[in-house]
Amino acid sequence: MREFMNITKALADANRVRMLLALREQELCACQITELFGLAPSTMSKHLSIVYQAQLVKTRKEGRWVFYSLPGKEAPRTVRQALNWVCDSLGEDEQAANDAKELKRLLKIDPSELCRRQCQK
Amino acid sequence: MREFMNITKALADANRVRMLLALREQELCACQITELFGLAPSTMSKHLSIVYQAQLVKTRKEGRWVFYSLPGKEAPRTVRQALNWVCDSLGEDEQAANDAKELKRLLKIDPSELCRRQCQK
DNA sequence: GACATTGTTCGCTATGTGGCGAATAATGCC
DNA sequence: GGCATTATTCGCCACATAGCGAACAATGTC
Repeated sequence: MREFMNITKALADANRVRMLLALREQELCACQITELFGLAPSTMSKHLSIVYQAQLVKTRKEGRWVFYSLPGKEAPRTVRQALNWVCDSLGEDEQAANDAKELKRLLKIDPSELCRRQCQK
Repeated sequence: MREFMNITKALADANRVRMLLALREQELCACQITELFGLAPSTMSKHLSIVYQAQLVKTRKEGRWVFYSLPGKEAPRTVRQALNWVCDSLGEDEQAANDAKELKRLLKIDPSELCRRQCQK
């Protein structure tokens, strides 16, 4: 029950759900996700730790960079079902589509440039 | 997105999830659900309105009594998937099993008796 | 080692949410 | 109509959570 509630609580915030949808196509580093939603890095970091605790994402560290991605077959059944549910329900979502468009733009920019922007604020 | 978030927020509370699981086998009136969880009627009423808004339950009114039950095929796809996910994930849950046992006991009691109890508090 | 870069943790504030009891429907019974 | 019963709404309080900036940790570069 506790693990299940970790998942439902993680999904109970629109920004976190949008994050998961953004990760459908490719892994993203923290600064890319932060830039996509226009929130403070510290805020996004907390969101990421919540979805990570719920096992809805996995991480890969590469030097100073941390990449987040959706888990595959190795994830618990409940987690896989949750992710399928989210993607299935919001596959056509307008907000998600806008995010995808914006993300496409961001992916052309060097991640370091994104970090520099965030540091200036 | 809004409708989807209504569902995830509704599922982000353990009492509400337990409610849904309790409704798997049969419909229940508000006072039975209230008694099952030992919360104040006003509290349970709010929980019920939240899951109702999310379309996770439907209601049937019979005189002064209001019966809650899980929706069937007529429910939106996203709702059906959510309910399947909950039931599938927590089918073996210990808390849910305890609730089911307690519920069995409650079903033998006249609902009016339950209301009387709650009024006394 | 000193510095820059990337992320996270900490401390704080504002808002949201779960809980209760009291008051208010809404229905049925006398 | 008057009263009892069932459920909901309202007003309140306590706690949880999303947000930020500042401080800190961790890694890479010079």
